[in-house]
Amino acid sequence: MTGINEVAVLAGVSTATVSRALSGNGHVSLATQSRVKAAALELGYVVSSNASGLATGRTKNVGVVIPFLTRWYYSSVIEGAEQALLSHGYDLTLYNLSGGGDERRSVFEHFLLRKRVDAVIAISLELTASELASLFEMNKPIVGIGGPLPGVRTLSIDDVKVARLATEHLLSLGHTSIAHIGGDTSVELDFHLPTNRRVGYEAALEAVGIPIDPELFAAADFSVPGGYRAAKQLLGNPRKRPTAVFAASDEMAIGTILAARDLGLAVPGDVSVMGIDDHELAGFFGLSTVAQFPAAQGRMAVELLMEELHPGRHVAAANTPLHFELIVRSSTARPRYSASER
Amino acid sequence: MTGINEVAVLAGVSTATVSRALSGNGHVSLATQSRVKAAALELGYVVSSNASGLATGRTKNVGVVIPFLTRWYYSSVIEGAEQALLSHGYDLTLYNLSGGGDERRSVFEHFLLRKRVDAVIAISLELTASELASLFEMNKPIVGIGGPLPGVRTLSIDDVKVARLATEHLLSLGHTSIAHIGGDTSVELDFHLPTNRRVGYEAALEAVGIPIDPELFAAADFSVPGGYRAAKQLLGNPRKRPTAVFAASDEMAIGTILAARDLGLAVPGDVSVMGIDDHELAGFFGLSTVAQFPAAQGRMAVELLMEELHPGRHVAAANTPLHFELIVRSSTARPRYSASER
DNA sequence: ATGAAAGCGCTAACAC
DNA sequence: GTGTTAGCGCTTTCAT
Repeated sequence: MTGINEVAVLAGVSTATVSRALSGNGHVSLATQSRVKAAALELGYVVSSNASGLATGRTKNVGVVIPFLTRWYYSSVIEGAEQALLSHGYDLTLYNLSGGGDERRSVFEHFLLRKRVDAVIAISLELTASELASLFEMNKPIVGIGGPLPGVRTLSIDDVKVARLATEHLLSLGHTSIAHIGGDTSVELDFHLPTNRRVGYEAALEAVGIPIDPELFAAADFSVPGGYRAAKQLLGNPRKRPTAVFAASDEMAIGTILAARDLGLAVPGDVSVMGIDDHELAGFFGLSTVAQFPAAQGRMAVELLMEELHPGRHVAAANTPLHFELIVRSSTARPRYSASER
Repeated sequence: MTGINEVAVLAGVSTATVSRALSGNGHVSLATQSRVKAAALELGYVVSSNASGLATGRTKNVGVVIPFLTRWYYSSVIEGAEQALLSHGYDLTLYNLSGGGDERRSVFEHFLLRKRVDAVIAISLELTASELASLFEMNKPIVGIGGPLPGVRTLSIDDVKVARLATEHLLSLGHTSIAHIGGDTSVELDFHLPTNRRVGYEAALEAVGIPIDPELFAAADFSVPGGYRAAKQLLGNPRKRPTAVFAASDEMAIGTILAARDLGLAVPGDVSVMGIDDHELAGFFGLSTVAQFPAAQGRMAVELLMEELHPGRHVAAANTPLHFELIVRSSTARPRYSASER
């Protein structure tokens, strides 16, 4: 392994100068600078992050903690974060909590604390008090995405508003019998999210004087099959089949579309379907949805961290509220005349 | 940050003893050992991976390089690898190449080489000669998953056999007109994979004397929409509609099922559909498939690395060929009598 | 079984 | 603008 010494020798300078020339800290004449860089290149020299980290106290590495990896939303956030980190010269180390209790404990007790990371990004996590305490003990910047963590700067779309917007789209088309597929609280993610979306849905209905009907609610697990099952229940109800279904995620909405098809119901002819996310398959299924932008969220989280880590160096858009956007495709339409009596 | 010194003081021993007691290297009396551990626990001490890494030359960290993150297969492999690494006390740092050329270069030129990792796992990657050279220069264990990398120990299912098995399942049901949806080579993953699967498909047909018909092949990008489009082409052919479609991935097979439905064709009544992967949605769609087990593949890659990193310590199943398994669900059946003349 | 001390490879004062 | 040098926090000989 070629070290800083060999570069120094080859360039005919001291190691300190090599360090300065390569890191950009301190003043080095342009001439030496280029000599050093050439030498480094020639030798294929790369700093040892361990040594550098030990000396500076900074690791150029951030930890990302997620509850799942195999869901579109999470992997998209990570993709965005990873790109942004890379561009700032940082690495991303991944802590996936989906393994369950033990894994979760060991992540919090050992891994995050190893001084391996300069900061952490926590995605859609509901943390226990002691987990939060662990994090705070580290005294490192933390930013959350999606779940309001007490005491942590968190990036969140306004789930209430998003759900309300989705519901209002349906209302504006003339639907009055709108079902909602929301989360059950069993899923190990921030449990405010399903609640908030349900609140937004109900608020939209109440605003136009439509009473909330508990029979028009079904819980599912944010997956396609879960949405399918829930939608079958809702759409199979012989007494009051809704003319529209608003699912709290696109995956559940896609399940709903498939359920409708299997029941012989046309979308949007017999039933309109609305989701949230703008999942990669939303376009394919013609799903109307409220888009959120997970990759952008990941990037933004990184910008926030960079600002804390390198004060003054960045002029990132600090407190931009997270963007969302109604996207109308072909799964929503006016309710068919007298559709509910057919 | 509490350091090893404070632990030493509290336990009334030297830092050397603390190090030994905590790492398990060297001999420490049981009494001291427990005193040290208690002290460490009380102070919430965790080793600095930087300092430890600098002293030992080992980072307890492995780099995982992937071409995509938002596909089921890749995130599943990572999930498996992450769990296994965690259980060995290792961290996982993620290098996602999906960003494109520049990102890719910087990963290879700067990041992997920072001595930040003890080993690397490369998933389904087709590497350039210089990228491979970078990796070898590091002189660290590498294991590949899925793409045969010259000179690298690689874990691979036998794609030819897998595809052959899938095709034989269709043949054994009595199908003789079997289309194949394979990869186009544009996708930035190991391009042997689509080729090998196609080879297996053709071998199965030739073995029973069925000529290969280029009109029964369509290329797609391993996605659901891609499979859908390809299937529409194949199944829409007025002169020779196949009675079965074998797609090189479950996502494309799911696209095929949806395409068939949209054409009014029953699955498996009018057309049987077969995939590869056992994607999380395969069960939901009743898709017959040849399962591979990405999480297990990730775990196995880790075991291999551990063996190299800690020789003699592990008795992992070294050269187990990767497991695959035919799973018959409801998307395949005998061809309907005279289906092709309808 | 334990302690003293010499680094691991780099950075950051501090001199010049 | 550049060199000298003292650590960063741990591990690991080498003694004892």
